[in-house]
Amino acid sequence: MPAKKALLSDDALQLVARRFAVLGEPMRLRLLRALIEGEKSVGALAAETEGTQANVSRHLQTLAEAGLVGRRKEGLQVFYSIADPSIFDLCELVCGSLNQQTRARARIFA
Amino acid sequence: MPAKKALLSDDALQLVARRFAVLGEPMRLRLLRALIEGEKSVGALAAETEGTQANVSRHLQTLAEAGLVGRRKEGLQVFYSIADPSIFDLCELVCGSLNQQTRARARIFA
DNA sequence: CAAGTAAATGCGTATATGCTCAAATAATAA
DNA sequence: TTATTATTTGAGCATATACGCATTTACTTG
Repeated sequence: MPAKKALLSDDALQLVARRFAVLGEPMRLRLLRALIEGEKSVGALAAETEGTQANVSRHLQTLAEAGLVGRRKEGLQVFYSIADPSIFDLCELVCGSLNQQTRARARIFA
Repeated sequence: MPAKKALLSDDALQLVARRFAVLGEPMRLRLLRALIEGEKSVGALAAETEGTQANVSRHLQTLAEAGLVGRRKEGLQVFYSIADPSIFDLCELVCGSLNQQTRARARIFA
């Protein structure tokens, strides 16, 4: 099947917006960044991101509901891990775009 | 230069989050979708998206500040247009991911 | 100049969401 | 059972922002 370029329906658009919104919080991106190294417990993530345990737990729940991370319970701990690798492609695209914008802006003063 | 896979700094991450947040509003995605066909005036966009003129104007300003759309004034009208085509790659990626999630979910009941 | 039109903006309101603290769950160990 | 530890969740607060209404600004035309 060739790449479809059909316009998004309003319903699809709503879902896409939701995903972007989930990725639109710095703390959640920090959590995803920390999870690149592999699955980690809530406590470890809280320590690494310097967030409170409660807040980190809530953000992880948001990410899990969006299907971006997976949850695995082991004893007292809960381990989260990246469930959707497309996240990184997304971030790469955005970074590339931001970089290009910055270069373009720089050229104005060159 | 080969693709760099370096982790994002906290500062970069903040910018990335901001871009995602800008794309995280359904109305703004609707505006971008409408702009695929080419540049349009605020009034035309308000009519097409069924939003008020004031609200559409504000969202367009947000998109412009993020560098996603360009602004061109002509007489009484202001025409906006897509300035960053990477938006569509982003949406495609998200759609693909959402599709895959849906399929995976469907398989559970199959 | 005044009138008319398109867009932007000030302001108030409603809602969403991020955050903290404290309490409740859940699982393990003594 | 009781105590301990990791996580989740309830409640409240603060802030951000989407929206509508009314007004202002910018531009064109008579």
